[in-house]
Amino acid sequence: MPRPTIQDVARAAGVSKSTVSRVLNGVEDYVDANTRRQVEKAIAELEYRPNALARSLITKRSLAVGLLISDVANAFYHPVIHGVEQIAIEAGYDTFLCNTNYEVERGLHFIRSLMSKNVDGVLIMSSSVSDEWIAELARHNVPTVALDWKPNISEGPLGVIAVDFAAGIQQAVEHLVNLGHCRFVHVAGPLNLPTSLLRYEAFLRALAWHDIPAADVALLEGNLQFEGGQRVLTRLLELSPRPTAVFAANDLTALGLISGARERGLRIPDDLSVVGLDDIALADQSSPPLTTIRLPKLEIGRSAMQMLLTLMHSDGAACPVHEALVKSSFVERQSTAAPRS
Amino acid sequence: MPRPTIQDVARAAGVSKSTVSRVLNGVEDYVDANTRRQVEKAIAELEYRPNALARSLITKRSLAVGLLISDVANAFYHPVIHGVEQIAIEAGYDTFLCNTNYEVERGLHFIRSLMSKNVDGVLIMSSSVSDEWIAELARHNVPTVALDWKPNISEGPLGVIAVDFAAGIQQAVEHLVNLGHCRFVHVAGPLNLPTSLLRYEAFLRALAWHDIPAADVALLEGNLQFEGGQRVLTRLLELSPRPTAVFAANDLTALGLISGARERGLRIPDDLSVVGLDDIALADQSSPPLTTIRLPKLEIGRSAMQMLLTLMHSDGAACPVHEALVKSSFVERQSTAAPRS
DNA sequence: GCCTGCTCTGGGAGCGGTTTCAGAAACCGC
DNA sequence: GCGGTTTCTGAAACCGCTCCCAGAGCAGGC
Repeated sequence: MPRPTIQDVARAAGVSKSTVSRVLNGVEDYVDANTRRQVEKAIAELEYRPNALARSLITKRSLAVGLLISDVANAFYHPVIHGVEQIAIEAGYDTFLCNTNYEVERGLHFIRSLMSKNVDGVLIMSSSVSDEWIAELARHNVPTVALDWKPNISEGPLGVIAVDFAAGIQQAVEHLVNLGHCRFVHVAGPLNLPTSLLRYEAFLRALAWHDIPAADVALLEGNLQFEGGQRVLTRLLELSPRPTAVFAANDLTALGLISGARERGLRIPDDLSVVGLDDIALADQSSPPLTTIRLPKLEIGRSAMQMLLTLMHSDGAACPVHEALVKSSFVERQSTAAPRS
Repeated sequence: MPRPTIQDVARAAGVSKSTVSRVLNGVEDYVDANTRRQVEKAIAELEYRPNALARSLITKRSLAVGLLISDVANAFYHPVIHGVEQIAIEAGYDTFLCNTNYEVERGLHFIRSLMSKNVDGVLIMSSSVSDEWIAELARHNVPTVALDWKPNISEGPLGVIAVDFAAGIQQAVEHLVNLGHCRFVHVAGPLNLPTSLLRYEAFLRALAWHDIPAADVALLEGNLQFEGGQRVLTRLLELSPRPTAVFAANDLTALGLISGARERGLRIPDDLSVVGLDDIALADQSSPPLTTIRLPKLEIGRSAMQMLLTLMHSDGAACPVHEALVKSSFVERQSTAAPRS
């Protein structure tokens, strides 16, 4: 048998559906205590649960938000997801998690799908973002919060969680320089992503501060994934002169590099010092435990969702782009050491 | 401005909304080639996208399914999720991923939420399932596929992906016995879960086959998570006589055991042989690489979604519970060795 | 006794789509 | 030229809910 509707409840309680709706939404609205009890009884007996679709069709709010990430398998996202869910559940929102699989096209597909489902807001945590996504959302006035993305758009209910990589990178560089390293390589994320360049530049700036010229810093392109790190190690070994320290755009890449190094018989950190970025849960379980730059992942998720809530509730009021800044910090473990020579 | 509706498109194209609806659904329905072109033009110009809510309110299908898992951070689920998504996207379905966080209550919350959103089906991959969930779904006739769960319910559109643990466990036991082990311990999942007992019993059976009595097999309870493995190691060390080989209910537990062992200065595999179950991606990156029993995770995801599609399409036809069996297999790595004595 | 105001309830329009039904127009064979 | 198909289109009902509006009943003030 099909689910009971509000009409069925009304019939069972001997009232009109308007009245049922009133007790359902339980606002400060006149409804007699007796009637209320009757309706509640009918609801319980029929195990009635309102149809969220019909409801949000008319109210224009779905109590749901979309969360776009690159890939669930990327451990960086796990605390982020938890953070988002903590705040979301607390506020009565559901989250739709979407794996873009690092593909811009697929992300767009999800954004359209989410919009057609009338989500109240969207969180974009995927590393490969496209301006087109944001534009599509802004055009239709969907509150949006993006992680680590400088939007070209200034209109629309848009928030940004900016990451201050500089502080952590600065400390990491200091650590490496103190150990005696002078030939560096950075394994970046896809170079078409603004964030990839930002991290690279922050690295260069920190090195320049220690009088190490950009010419002594090689740049290789990875894909932010484990196997990308494994693959790129081959190219790293072909560099001449051979770098003694590598800074990877994220921990997954760093762990891939370590794995690739082990396969080729290299010893970490003796033959090569490796620094990651993110501080995923695996980082201190790997061998050797990974020296890395920590991002406050849970906080990123929490404050992103918090910001989205603000955006969604202050609706209409054309506000400037919201922005929050989160800090990075350095974590020393055992994947870095003084160079051998 | 708000999203355009079908009415706007109709106006722009100079037709009625019935006609727009017809070209939208593009079925074998009479609509003049010229009118069709005009409507399509209007759709493109307005960037019209149908409201999925309104649509599914009347059609009773949402082209969406729910996917319940215990925790995104559990790597076992990553290939499963990928598998589900592969098939789902192909068939035009969206998936709503829900983290039950190993909590039965939270799972029920999600199931209700999914049902109120009119999902067409639900996949239950969460390890902590409750019969109440399945009952709730069955009562409302929602097609459901569960992983590794013997349902008490025989009515309703229900499918089950059963895992044949026996084969893999058998091989693992053979491996351990051949190495010379004779004192075993099993670290199970929560003992209120049927699947925990099934794995334990399969382990006992395999050992009995080699004339090892159940009395020589200790049982400890974990929680299927990493830190559960770490914690339980303390209790493992208190066992007397000290076991030489441990079989964990899943890889996460096994890795937690290894981590706990390292902290206490134990050497794996010399002081203790460890066998996991799942073969998650981490398993061959850990140190030492984990000997484990592989589950075909991608296939589990794919065939679960495939089965769900079948269930959803053969709607109404009261069929018996569908069932598919997937096999497990043994993977030897370096966390097992002959006992020292 | 009448008006005002407050409390409570039901009717009904409408959210944005789909689908049934009926009717208009064109075509066809005789 | 006329009945009968076939092709095309629009009107209207409906999905399950919310919410506006009007009205009923009752208390209180004059």
